[in-house]
Order: sequence, then C-alpha cells, then structure tokens
Amino acid sequence: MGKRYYYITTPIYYVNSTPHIGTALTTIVADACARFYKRRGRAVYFLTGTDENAPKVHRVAQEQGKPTQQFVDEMAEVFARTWRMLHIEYDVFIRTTEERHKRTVTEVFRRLREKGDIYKGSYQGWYCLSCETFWATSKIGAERSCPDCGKPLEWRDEPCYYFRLSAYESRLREYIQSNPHFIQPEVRRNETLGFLAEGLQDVAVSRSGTDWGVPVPDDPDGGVVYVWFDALLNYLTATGWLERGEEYLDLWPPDLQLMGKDILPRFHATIWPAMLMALELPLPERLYGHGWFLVNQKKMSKSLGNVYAPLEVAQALTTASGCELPYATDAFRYYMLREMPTDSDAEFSLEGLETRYNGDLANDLGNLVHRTLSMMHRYFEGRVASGEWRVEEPLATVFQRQVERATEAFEQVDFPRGLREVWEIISAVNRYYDEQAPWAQMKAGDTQRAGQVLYTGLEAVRILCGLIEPAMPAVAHAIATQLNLPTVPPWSELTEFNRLPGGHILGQPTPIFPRLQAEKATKLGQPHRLEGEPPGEPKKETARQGDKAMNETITIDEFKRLDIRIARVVQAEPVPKTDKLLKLTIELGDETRTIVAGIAETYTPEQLVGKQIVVLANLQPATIRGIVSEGMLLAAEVDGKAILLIPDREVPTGSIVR
RNA sequence: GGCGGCGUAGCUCAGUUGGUGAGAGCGACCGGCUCAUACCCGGUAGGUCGGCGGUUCGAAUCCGCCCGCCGCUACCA
Repeated sequence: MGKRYYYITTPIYYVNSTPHIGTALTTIVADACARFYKRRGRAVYFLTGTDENAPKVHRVAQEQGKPTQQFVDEMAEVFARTWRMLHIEYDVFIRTTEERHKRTVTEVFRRLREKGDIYKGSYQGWYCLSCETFWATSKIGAERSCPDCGKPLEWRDEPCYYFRLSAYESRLREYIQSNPHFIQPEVRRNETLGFLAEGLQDVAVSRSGTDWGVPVPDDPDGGVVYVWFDALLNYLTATGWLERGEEYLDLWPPDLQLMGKDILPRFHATIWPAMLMALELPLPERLYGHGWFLVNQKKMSKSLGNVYAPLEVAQALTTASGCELPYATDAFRYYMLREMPTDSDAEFSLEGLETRYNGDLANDLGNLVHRTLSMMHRYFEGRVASGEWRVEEPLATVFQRQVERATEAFEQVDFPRGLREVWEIISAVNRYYDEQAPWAQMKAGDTQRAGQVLYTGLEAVRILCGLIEPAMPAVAHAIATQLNLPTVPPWSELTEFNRLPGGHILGQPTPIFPRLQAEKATKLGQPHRLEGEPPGEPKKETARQGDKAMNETITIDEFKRLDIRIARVVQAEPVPKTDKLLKLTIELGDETRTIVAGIAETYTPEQLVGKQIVVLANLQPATIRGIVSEGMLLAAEVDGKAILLIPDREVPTGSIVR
C-alpha cells in the first residue's frame, strides 16, 4: 500500500471567533489547489477543520453562558457552513474534540514519553491565555502584557511535560537546507532558518489549571496536552494513522500544508517536523506560508476588531451588482486569489474588489464569453456549423503557452501570476476579434472566415472555462452550461484544441457578472464586521502605544503590591555588545543590588554614579545578557528615551515610595 | 542592533542568469470599432528604474556606502 492521494491541509481554526478574511484566504487557496490537482486527474484529499481544545475556547463559552461542548458544536458548524458557502470542497472536516483525535494525541504522547522525547519538569512563567503561549521573561515588558496581543499575562507555576525540541535542532536545520522546496515561499524559509539559528528550547507540552482538552495519559495530575501539540496532530489523525494499519500511507505524508505566515516558522516548520522526526514518520512535502491581508495598512486578525466576514462581502457584492450569489461568491474567491499576498502583505479593500469585479470579471471574462456566444447565435444560430473549423494561429500557440504558464504558476501556489497568465488569453482573443472583425466579415459575406474566427474564440472560452475552475467553480459550470458541455473540461483537454465538434449546439448566453454601475453609487459600503467584534481601532494599537489609555483603573490593593523605593547608584557600566543597556550597582537601604537598565541612549555611566533613583524593588529577577537584574529602574519615557526620576532632595536609600 | 527583503509611470505592481528605444493593469485624455455587459481595440501620459560612488564597451538588473520603508529576531526588569 503506497501513496495514493494528494493530501492538502489548512490549519484547523480556533473556534473562539467566526471565519474572517484571513482564515478564508488560507482555505480558498487550499481549495483552489485541491481543485487544480483534481482537474489534473489526481486523487485529492483535502483536510480542514476546527481547533476546539484550547482553554480560551472554554472561557469564551463560559462568557457566553453556554456549555462548552454546545458552543464548539455551534462554532464548528459556522465554519463548515461558511466554507460550503464559499464553494470549499473539503473531503474531511476534522474537529479536535473527536474521540479518534484524542486517541491519536494520547498515543503520540505515550510513545514520545516512553522514548524519552517527552519528559517531566516544571514550568514557571508568564502565560497569555489569549494566545495560549508562555513568554520568556525577556520578551515581556514591565507592564506584563503579551508581546503579541497586548493583553495582561498570568503567572503560572506548575509541573509540566516538555518535548525535547532542542534535540532536533540540527537535524531540522539540515533537512531544511537540503530540501529547498520544503518551506515556501523563500522568505519563510529564510525566516525559519533564522529562527533555528537562535537555538531551540524544549517546549512545554502540557498544562494544568484546566480540564478542557486531552488529558495527559497515565498521570492523573498531569493536566491536559498543550493545545499546539494537540492541534498539529490533527493532520495525522485524519489519515487514520491509528486505525488503518499501513493503509494510512495512502495519504501520509501531506503533500501541501497551507497556512498564514504567522504560524509557519515557530510551529509548522519546527515543532511539527520535530514531532514527526520523533515519531519516525516522513515529513510533509511542502509547507506554504502566505502573507496577510491588511486593512488600511493595519494587521487584521481575530484578536483585532477590523475584520471582514467573507459571506457578508459576497452578499454585499450580490446586492450591489445584481450578480447571482454563487458567482459573486466566486468573484470574491477570484479577488482573494488574484491579490493573494505571497512574500509580503497586501491590502484588502472593497474598492479593490470592485475594480477586479468590473474590470477582470465583467469587462474581460464575462464580456468575452458573452460576445462570443452572442455572435455564434446571431450568425450561426448557436451551432458549430462546420467540422472544418480549427483554432487558428497564432492563437493556438498563445493558448498552449498560457495554459502551460498558468499550470506552472498554480503548481507554485502563485495564483496572482497564474491568473494573470490566464487573462492573457482573454486579451489575446479580444485583440484577435478586433483585427479579424467577424462582424465585418459577415457583412462582406465571408461566412467561412467569420466562423473560423468565432470557433477560435469559442475554443478559448472552453479553455478558459477549465482554467478558472480552481478559482471560480460555479462560474466555470455556468460557462460550461452556456457552451452546452456536460462538464467543465479537465485539464488535459485544455491543450487539446478543436474539441467542439461540428454540429455542436451551444447554450444560451447570459451575462454572468452584471457591471457595478458607478453612477448609481451602488458601492459596497462600509466594512462588514464580524458579529460580536467591537468596531473601532484594533486593540493592539492602544496596547502597543507607549501612552497607555489613562482611564483604566486599578485598586489601591493592587498598587500596594508594588514595592517602590529610592536607591543610589554606586556603580555603572555599559553592558558589552549592547546599545541601550547599563549594568547598575545600587544601594538599597542595607543591601546592594545589581540591576540592568535600558537607558544608555540617554545617560552615560558617569552621569549616573551617585544619583538617587526610583526602583521597583520586588520585581521578579530576570537574566538579561547573562546579568541577573534584581529590580527595575523607573523613568519617564519621552520619544522612546528614558528620563530619570530623581527625588526632590536627598533621602535615605531604601525609602518607600507611595 | 542582527538577519532577510523592499524602494520602477498618479495608484497597484511585472521585470529569470547585466545589452534591441524601460513594461502591464487600474485611473485620465484622444482616436477607432459596434459582435458584446457604455464593452472591446489602438494611441498619449514623456517614470533621474530611492540617493551617491564603483565594476563594465554597456546596469533598473553586479559591488560598496547612504536615506526611507517592511518582516523576523534581539537588549528596553
């Protein structure tokens, strides 16, 4: 039993919010790839699904006053329904709450623990519930907020299992270096190698404090399996690795795993392959991390508030244009693929969608189909009159070349380029019509010439019908119907010309994409936000700005937890190989401490010695550049520069500030 | 700070290994056509190919420096 299916995956999506442009992008790209390979005759297995074992999910459910299971059932249905509405033809929709998945996670955990790749230790650190991530002390600011989402972190101190990720660092690096196509595009590969160069730490793979998730096997106090470890294994579960004996190898390994760039270097290109190495399983053929869509130059993600809901965008397009919903949905798919961010990020806008809709779809594709069929009906009663008609040169050469180029681009998941190549056919035929002017040939009585020209155009329409199917399946079917073909032609027939036989009767032409009328001002309107997402600026912006919102209050008790004192700098020296850091020795009452402060851009060591300063004395010690810092110097921040706070007059060191 | 990348017509961007007069789409203007969804075709827009040097017979394309962006990462206890 060997490999049989072309196995494509998307990440499984968190169910704590509804689908948006970002998750839709990954899923649409995956669907287009899946369809592309199907059209070429491959057996394809396309997996997507939902990640439901996160504690955050549990918490969101509680906030909504729902049993967690009910909540995840509902949300999984929202995702599945959205994907179906977007013409996503997945083969399996996996949910991590399924028993078979839990069995996979349990089994993998056991095996790796027996092997020694998972071991028990303990974890102390700051944890972001929202991002499901522990943060090293060196990563977080004094305000103890999450570097990613800006939300407050929680302190955790718990026994915990670790995965021996560090043991796979060099193997991983060697694999990536000797398999240049493993990680795509190139930028992502470089990023991953850069990430590896920093060195890999063992990662926590269990957590206590919640019972929502897969329990650590054979250890009643072991907590649940870390959600990332759990989630990644869905790709394995779906193959039937546990139940199908050797037969799961008809699927394994994945041929193409798609995802956003944010989860590639850290998870899919490191932890994931390392887990597979530990399991002694073959690695995926190809990991592809696309860029993000920005809205008004700003990042868009579930944690932020500036998110479009895909179905609402499609609905708005239908309303504004009069285009039927399935075709408006395909127009949305087309826009996503045509503008898909590859290396860097790209801008998503309704204006852009309108331009693509009117220009590429209504004026180019739709109009070409319509004018071609209209002329056939007008001049030839909708019938391929002669079996002698052939696709003419130089058009035949153009068709051949463009199909090849588009195919190559689609293989590289480069839909922006692939679709451009497809559209070259459209403009070539438009130019050809203009030169040949079959309407003039008819007037001149040269019916044979006109038929020859139109047949060439007709074949172009047939080829286009096949080429666009991965991007716009419903439109492809509509065109096939107008051509009166039983099915959308498979890829192999796109470079075989003259397939429409003499005597073939064409269907009726109907415009598929009615133009958006500018003068009617039927614009698509304002951003459509997700239900439950607050409007306004992304939360991250305020969290990241130095000037925090002043209206958040804390209690006096919270303030009292801070031990702020006056100290005197007795010694100061720069920290080697740094620009901002000074190592200070300070006198704090009876004791002497060492702290590290990032103020070298504003003060020289000489300026500091002897000065009295304000320090936070009961801050968790942290090691910075190998120096243990036992406290934090307080300073005003002006344009990123630190300005010291100095007592109005000399005070005893160790004095309390309150 | 380190690593990676980018900076080409008003806008969005193509431009493999250096060489015919630097391109496409959108927008604007002019013209043509009339089969078609006021569509399509052609032309014009005269962009120092971020700046300065260098290599070369010749560079947007190679090298160095600088400026400005972006991504990842790192030192802002």
